[in-house]
Amino acid sequence: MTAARRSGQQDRVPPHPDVRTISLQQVLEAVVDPVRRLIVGELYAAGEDLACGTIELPVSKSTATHHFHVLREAGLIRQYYVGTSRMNALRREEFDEAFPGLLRALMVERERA
Amino acid sequence: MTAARRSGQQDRVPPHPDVRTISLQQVLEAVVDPVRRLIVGELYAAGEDLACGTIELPVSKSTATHHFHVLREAGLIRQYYVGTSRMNALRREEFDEAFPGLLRALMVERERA
DNA sequence: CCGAAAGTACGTCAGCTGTCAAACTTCGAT
DNA sequence: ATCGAAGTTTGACAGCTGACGTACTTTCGG
Repeated sequence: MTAARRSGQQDRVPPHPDVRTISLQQVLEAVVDPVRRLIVGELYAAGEDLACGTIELPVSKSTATHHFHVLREAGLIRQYYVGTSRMNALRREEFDEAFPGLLRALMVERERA
Repeated sequence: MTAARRSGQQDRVPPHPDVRTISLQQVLEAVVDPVRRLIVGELYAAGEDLACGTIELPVSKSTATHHFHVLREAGLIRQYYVGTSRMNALRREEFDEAFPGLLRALMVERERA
């Protein structure tokens, strides 16, 4: 029995890749999807962590889970639980260091609106 | 008979969209492909117009044509003929104005190498 | 203890798109 | 006139992926 398996709460902490190991390819594949860009945009604009449920998305819950997963794998967000809610945090500074100017450039839609 | 049909050379000038009418979505769909990013990178690094044939690509000619087409439609390159060669020009300044910082951010792979 | 809430995991399916080969067009050179 | 070089066009096809529903898990409140 591993340390992670001893605690239900720890089990629910998903793996987060080191942003420096992530390729631009992976990042672009993540942000090319409009729903995922919507998520990133909401987090960017909010300036604080948001639960999955508080971000209105035009897709089903299972699809939303998929999108959050892709964003996490691409190093764009960090996820952790608070009760039954899964919180999402934009990994802004880390990401900016690895891909300077990219996040900002992607927010052009939001800034125009 | 239209003006365009009177001259073979004019027929071969493909349509170029106004960069300001292009969505970020379309741009991302263009640059998410690694072959297309390679093309943009070569033009970016070369600093001058290049014929399709002078850019070595790991795909067949017909596939290459497809990629150039997508880049043109996304407002990233301008194409014109010189003899049988089709020249490609990066629309750098126009593009930067419409999507500030994006092109630069996408060149992170090249700058690391 | 039980039910509701919030997500997750899984299987499926449809649509998109990157790929190629083959046939064609255009232009320059011989 | 012909041939070759350089691309284009046109299908066809395979693989990916975004979408969903359903069943499941975990946590909190009553």
